[in-house]
Amino acid sequence: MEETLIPTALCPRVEHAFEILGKKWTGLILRHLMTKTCRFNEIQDAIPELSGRMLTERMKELEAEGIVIRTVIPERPIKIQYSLTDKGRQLEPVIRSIEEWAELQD
Amino acid sequence: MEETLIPTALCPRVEHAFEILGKKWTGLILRHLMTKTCRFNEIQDAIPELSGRMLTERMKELEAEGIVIRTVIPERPIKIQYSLTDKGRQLEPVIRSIEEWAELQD
DNA sequence: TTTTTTAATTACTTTTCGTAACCTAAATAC
DNA sequence: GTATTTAGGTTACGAAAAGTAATTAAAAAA
Repeated sequence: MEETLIPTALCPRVEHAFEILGKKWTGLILRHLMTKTCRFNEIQDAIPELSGRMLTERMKELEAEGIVIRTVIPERPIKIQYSLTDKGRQLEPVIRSIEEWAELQD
Repeated sequence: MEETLIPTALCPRVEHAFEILGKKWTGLILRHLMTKTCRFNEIQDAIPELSGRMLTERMKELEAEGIVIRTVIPERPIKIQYSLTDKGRQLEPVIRSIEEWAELQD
């Protein structure tokens, strides 16, 4: 039997996208960053169940993916600003559509 | 200081949506089910790195969420059909937007 | 001098995930 | 008539990811 059409063929880019968004907290972090540039503690306050350890780890990943930019503010104590890159801002339809789906339920 | 506007207030429905989609494999499984009703092994063949153990677990979760329906086909050996509910089909914009974002990259 | 602040890191525990073996019950092969 | 294959699981076990809590830096404030 010949396979002529593979509707959901495994494209590496698509797989990778689902990998990023398939990690715990990533979606909620990005959702918060959609509204504004945030400091580390602002994100934590917005998502109380997210631990500092996990936030550090996710932000490192998102920075490495080119989705967020990390800026050190040279005050004492030091502060960090996280903001979305263009690539990150392009995720807005994803975040929006998840929110819209969520609002439909029940 | 008074907080008058909470742009990304933690709504339980939205949190829950991100929880479902923030699990490994869920996105790719749903993506495949968007194209057609599938048997267990069809999904596994489509996503080779996904183990049977994980597929069973995810499908149970998605069924419990009311996102997919599991139908037993009484042949021997027994076959199972998985298809999306309305709630599941409403996730199409989410899956589409992730795919579209992925295609933009690099 | 002690406490506070911000953004991490480290050690340790609990969940989740991956791998491989096994199960059922009928159909087919040898 | 024993052995193998099939579909869709389950189970046991080890590895990886995530949660919890204590600790760090360096300077400012109490």
